[in-house]
Amino acid sequence: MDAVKGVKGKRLPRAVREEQMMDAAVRTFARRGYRAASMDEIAQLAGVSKPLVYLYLNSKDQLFTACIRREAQALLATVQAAIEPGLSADRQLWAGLTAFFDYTVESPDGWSVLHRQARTHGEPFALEVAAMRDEIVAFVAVLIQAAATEAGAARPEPELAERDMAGLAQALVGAAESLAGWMNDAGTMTAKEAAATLMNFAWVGLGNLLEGERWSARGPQGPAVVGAGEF
Amino acid sequence: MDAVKGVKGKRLPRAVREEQMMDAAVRTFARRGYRAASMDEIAQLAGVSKPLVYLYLNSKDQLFTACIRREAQALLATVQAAIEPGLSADRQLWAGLTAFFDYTVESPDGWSVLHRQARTHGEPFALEVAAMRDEIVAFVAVLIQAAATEAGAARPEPELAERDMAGLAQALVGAAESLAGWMNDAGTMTAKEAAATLMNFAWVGLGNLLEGERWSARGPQGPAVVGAGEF
Amino acid sequence: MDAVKGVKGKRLPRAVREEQMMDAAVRTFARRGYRAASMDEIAQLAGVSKPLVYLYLNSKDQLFTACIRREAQALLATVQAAIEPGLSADRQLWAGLTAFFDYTVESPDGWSVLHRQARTHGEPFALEVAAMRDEIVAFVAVLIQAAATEAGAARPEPELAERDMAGLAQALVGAAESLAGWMNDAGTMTAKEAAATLMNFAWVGLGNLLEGERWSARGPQGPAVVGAGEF
Amino acid sequence: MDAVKGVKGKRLPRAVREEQMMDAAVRTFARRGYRAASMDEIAQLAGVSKPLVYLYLNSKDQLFTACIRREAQALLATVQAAIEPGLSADRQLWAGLTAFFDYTVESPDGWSVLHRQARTHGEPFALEVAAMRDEIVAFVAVLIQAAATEAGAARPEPELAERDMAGLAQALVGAAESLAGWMNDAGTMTAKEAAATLMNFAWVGLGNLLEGERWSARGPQGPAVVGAGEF
DNA sequence: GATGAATGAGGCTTCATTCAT
DNA sequence: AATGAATGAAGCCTCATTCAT
Repeated sequence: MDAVKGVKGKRLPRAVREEQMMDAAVRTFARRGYRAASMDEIAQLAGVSKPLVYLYLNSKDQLFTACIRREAQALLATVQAAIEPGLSADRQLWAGLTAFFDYTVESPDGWSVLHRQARTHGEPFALEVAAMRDEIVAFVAVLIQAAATEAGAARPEPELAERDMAGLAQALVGAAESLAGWMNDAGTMTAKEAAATLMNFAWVGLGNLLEGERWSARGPQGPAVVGAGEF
Repeated sequence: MDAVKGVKGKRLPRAVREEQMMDAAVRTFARRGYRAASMDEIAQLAGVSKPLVYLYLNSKDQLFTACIRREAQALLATVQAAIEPGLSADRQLWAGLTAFFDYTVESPDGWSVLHRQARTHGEPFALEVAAMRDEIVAFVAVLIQAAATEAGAARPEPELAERDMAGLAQALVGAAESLAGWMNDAGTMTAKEAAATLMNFAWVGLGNLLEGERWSARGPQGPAVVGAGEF
Repeated sequence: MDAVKGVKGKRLPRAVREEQMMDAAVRTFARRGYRAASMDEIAQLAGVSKPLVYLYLNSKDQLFTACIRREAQALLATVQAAIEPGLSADRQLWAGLTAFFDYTVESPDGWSVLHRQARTHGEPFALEVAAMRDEIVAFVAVLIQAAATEAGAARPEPELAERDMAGLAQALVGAAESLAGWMNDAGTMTAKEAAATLMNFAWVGLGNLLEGERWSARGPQGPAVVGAGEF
Repeated sequence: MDAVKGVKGKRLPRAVREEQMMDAAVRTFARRGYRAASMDEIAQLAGVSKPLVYLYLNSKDQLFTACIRREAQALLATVQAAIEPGLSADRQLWAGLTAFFDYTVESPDGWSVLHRQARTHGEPFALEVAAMRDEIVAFVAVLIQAAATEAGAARPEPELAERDMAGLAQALVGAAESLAGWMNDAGTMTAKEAAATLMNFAWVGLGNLLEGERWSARGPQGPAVVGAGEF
């Protein structure tokens, strides 16, 4: 007869309890929003008493912040793990996008906390998540820069200012966020399909896309034609 | 923190008071979020007593819904007014984007209510704004379709499925939303610059962009090269 | 084209307006209770604006009091009109009971205000209606006294103290009130049947009733046997 | 106006606190009526903070309902405990009436909640208490039925329809309620005197009462003459 | 390590009542 | 004779947070 997880009142190490609480908190914040989520509901969902939540996480604010940090870390880690530095810029982007969409599929509550809740409930939280987002945007900008350099080797007159790079990166990240929401809400696409759609959109551009050009994970010089459903 | 308009205690016709209240509400909801905004604060900002707010707008829920509807209407009207049906698809898109970015600049609180608050505070509100966003997305999809048809006259092998169109439209709208946020928060761009950045991104694609291609408001056969700062 | 009653804003003499307001008030108080009834609802039901209600009836308290007085007066008048002083005590009681049950059938809202609402919402109102009820109880006691005197002529040893008379009268009135409620709520009896049931109960007594005795409007020496349905 | 029991701030087990709250609630509802009673006043009278009342009893509605149920249970239990099934119908009635009047004397607030407040503040509450009252009325009807059977042994022509029984029971219960109110308000009678008055009234009938007949707890064949003050 | 008991503060909503025309 | 505009006061309810064990 061993300790069964979930038995009320069972003494568990602090780390385990904290994890349970954060899980409950992320889920509750995602579904209700920061203000509407009550500490009561979170404690109940975590299977502990309210004072214990306060003992470990101090306050609702700090609990929310902890959730944001944990999920931001998880998202960043997922994306970074997917990228192999040696690859070409577009291949790195492809890998990162796929990882990102995967994260939103596998951790919808975490994604909701980061994308929706943290950004709508006051500066302290918004700044927390903005930092992470900026990190991603900056990385995308670097990728674009890298691609420009790669292209520049062949024909050296790009002239894309810093600010343009930043704008393009913002656009690309926003497109990804929007597609992620659509994909998860409407259920019309898999993560890979979303990534493919976005690569085509971003890399080739609508104008050229309509002319028959396609981006392919196998490289621009490959067999080329790739619909959203093929990779 | 003070009454926006009108001497306290002055009797005004209902329509005027309602407008004042909605203005105050949009501003408060945008800054605090739905839950954190208090009816007290809204009433005070509108320069009236709380009961009057209830007399005219019934409840916090209905007040928020009214705000969403008013702002959604305003955004839609702005965008639709900017589009001239006779133009080519890319010119229509350009016009619509410019109008959209203009709206976000001129009515940042309204945009915050639509983009951030309404989508994070429960189904009834989210659905309200989702309907409007879907309308826009659908219109963008139609534009892409039209562009495909235009292109198809020259080279008849369209091959973009409905779903791909929808996905591209979602991506484009998301990119615009993201750029709007960045533009307003960081103050790095004007509405026109944002629209130009996005047209380049979307129409030409990163890959070709880096090869020196550019989209131009004067049409694809024009002098062509247009940085984000020129039109 | 004459003045049509109910046309909004039509100028009517004060007496008419007051009657409309009191009608609306009685109905609203009966259905909602004193506290739950709102002046708004009453004014709307009366087809006038709230300030007019205040102009004519001063306050919610006074309006309620006015309702109580009007209905108490109506009930008393109805009962008193039914009684012919020359009759024997039991015949007078029969007439009064019939009139009382009729009133509760024809003016259920008035009866509710008197019997339920006025007695449950604080002393000032309760006293108002208690005065009327006491008047009725006292009259019933007089009838019993009269009957005792009639009986005493034959066999002079009644010995019913004042207090006993009063208690019996209270019991009789309470029985009538209870029957009235049952009759109106369950719809199982007409006013006449209720009166007959009560006369049998009160005059003959359960014990003797079960032995076959009956009271009859035609007098105790009549054919005697009268079920609740016959008179 | 002060805490009834317990030092303020003392931690007590839930069951005890709930009892205190219900006591305070019954008292407040009885004196003020459902609507006019404020949760603030109830909490203060119970010597606790308002949130604790909500934590334990959920809402004003549910608190009122709980009060009604508790008092209805108490009344029913008191009456049922007083009745010995083996006795004759009239003796059972006598016992039940005495117990009923005792309850109204000892728990005037409870009686007020049941008889006045619960029946005047909307269906949900009225139905709650109507169920209990109907139970009592039905029991009284059974007693009358039993008495009829007893009487029928001697002279077999019952002839009292179901509906007549029900009407008589309603009348009897109403008479008891009215006497209870008079007894408690005017203070002119004890519970036993009220019960005796009612037994005479109900069992013997006014007509016969005035002829000198009396009901007696010692049985119909006993020395018989019993005034309201003797037993 | 863990919890039952308890509350101060604040938000939504309603209502009787008045003012100015 | 009549009303549209407006509010002070008060009530129900919830919640983050703490205390004592």
